[in-house]
Amino acid sequence: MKITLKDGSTVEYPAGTKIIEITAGISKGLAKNALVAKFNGNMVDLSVPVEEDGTLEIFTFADEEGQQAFRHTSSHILAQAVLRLYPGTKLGIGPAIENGFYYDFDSEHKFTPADLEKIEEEMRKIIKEDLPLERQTLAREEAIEFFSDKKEDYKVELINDLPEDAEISLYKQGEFIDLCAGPHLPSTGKVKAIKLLSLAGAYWRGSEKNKMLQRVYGTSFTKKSELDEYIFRIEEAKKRDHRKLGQELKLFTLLEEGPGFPFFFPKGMVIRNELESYWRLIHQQWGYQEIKTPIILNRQLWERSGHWHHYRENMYTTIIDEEDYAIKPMNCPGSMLVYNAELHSYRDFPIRTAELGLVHRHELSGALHGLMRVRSFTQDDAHIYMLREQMTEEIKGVIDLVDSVYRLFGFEYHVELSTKPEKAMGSDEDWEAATAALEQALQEKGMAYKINPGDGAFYGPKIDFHLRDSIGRTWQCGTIQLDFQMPEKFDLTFIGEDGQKHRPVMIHRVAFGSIERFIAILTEHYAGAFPCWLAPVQVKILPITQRQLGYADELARELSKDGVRVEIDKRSEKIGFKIREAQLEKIPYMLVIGDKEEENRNVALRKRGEGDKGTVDFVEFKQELLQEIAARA
RNA sequence: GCUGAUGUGGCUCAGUGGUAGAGCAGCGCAUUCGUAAUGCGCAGGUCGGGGGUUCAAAUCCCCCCAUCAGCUCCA
Repeated sequence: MKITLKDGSTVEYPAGTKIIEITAGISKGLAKNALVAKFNGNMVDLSVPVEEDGTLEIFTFADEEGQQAFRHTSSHILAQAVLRLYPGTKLGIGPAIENGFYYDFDSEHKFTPADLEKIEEEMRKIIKEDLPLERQTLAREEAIEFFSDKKEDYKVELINDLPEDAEISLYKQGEFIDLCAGPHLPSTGKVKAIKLLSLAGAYWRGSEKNKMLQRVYGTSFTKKSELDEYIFRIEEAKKRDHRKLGQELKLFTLLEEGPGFPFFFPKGMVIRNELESYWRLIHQQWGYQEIKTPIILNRQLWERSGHWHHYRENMYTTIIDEEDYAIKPMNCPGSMLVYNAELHSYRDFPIRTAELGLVHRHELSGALHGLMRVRSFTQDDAHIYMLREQMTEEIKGVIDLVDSVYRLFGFEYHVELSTKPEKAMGSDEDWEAATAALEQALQEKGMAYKINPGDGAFYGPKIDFHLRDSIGRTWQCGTIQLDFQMPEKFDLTFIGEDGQKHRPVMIHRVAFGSIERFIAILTEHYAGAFPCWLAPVQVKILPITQRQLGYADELARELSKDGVRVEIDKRSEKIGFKIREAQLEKIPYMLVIGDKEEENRNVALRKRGEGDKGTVDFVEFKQELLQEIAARA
């Protein structure tokens, strides 16, 4: 029997040799670290005997596949511990997730944080028992009978939903048996460091129509040091939380008086305004025209656009002079009214109208999250009206614009293509044409993308840009939506070459997504240490004694004259204290001035992240600073 | 919206049935100081809101609101 390894080499073994034995033949170290394997494309346990020629790949904790199995086995240990401590608990599902695992339980007992410690202790016992995991397969009927006997209703439901031809496998470790496709680690003893992290409710199968189960989250590693490092990273990430930094740096606040409706402080407004002027600059460069449309528009408009029917539960409404009005949840209808306010020629196309539009959407109270999920936010919206032939070019243009924005901030992102949802307007042909245009643009750009079937907007398919933030969460920011429906609904026309009226198509798109969310992401991305061009205060002047106040004023005037945001700490505090405060405020540059500096007309410079830079010439400093700001470096 | 937890001065938190506390911030006075916290003093809270139990409620019970974690949803 011939086995081909990952590096292309082959080894010979008699049929029936177990993978773990083959692994040991390759390297003792690999056998020790091996967790699961892939044989001829199928993920398998190490204990599986090999009966035929094939390719073999061995995974350790360094591999995605190895971590998956490791966490998956961890979740079985969790379930086993819970069943030992709370007999009668029914099991939901217990998969591995990024950075850990969870298991859902249906139990009379309401788990508390204190219980987590007890469960964790039991889990350690199970690990110490080093129980081997054994796989067995059952016929569908047998499996259903088996889990029915154990009153595991959820497992029975899962089995019933498995496809006809699916092999039904069970994994057994000690007294614990669970329905599971696998693969798993050879034994529970492989899991060295484990920690339960949190407790939460979760609907069975993710549907709010179903019963809410109790979900226990945890993580596990091969070494205690890795676990400690992970916990340290979580703590670090918490320090970057934009809600915490937003308060500490006095950027914004959320008050009970307006849940989900953020208030911006002067320092937060500086960041907003800087982002907006950058936005205006690039939109001018990319050939957009800015407009502004009203926040409240009448019911007929929203009926016409379809929002009144398709988006009703998210809209705030009001009554004016006994007529129904809605506060806009999107900017497109307003934009189309602007389009329709005059006649258009095919020569005008593409027409790119942009709007920083304040929209309101009723989000579920439990979904609100700082500036990331709010009920009122400003979209950096744009609507592009064009000919069908211009679609691909325009989409590519938007992709480039969005890319240049994200690159400026050094963000990683990936794109997803969402297709026709169940609740959709328009013909299948239009949807196909629109989806094809988006795909073509992505392919011509050579971009990798994931497809989200059924996740499009009700009026058209879309490309979404997902940013990766500092904690590794992804946030949808930019989106490009292609729309054949709204131009129809609003009877948008243009005069073609033939002198006849024709129907344009339109693109809806955002780059930042929402200014509010983007500020939140930036705050976490930079951990509050904004690049100089965005920093609310760019320079803080720290006089050592009151004698230098005059010189300080002089320097401040010199800087603010050229648009630099500068503050002077005039308090009669010691210099160490002033530096400490400026440091906590994450101010990019501090100018320390004492008698010496005033006498020589220079400054002692302190740079954020670098500390004391010594004495520098003020004029030179100012020039470099202005350059840095202008470059948005 | 659902499940669970939390809510005490601007901020961080102590206080579990018997007179509301601390540190930081603020204000005043003193200090004029060389690279991450100078000292002293003063003010500041109907304990998220409403109702109830009790001689007495921040503390016990009920309802509501908000926040946090997760689910669902999403820019």
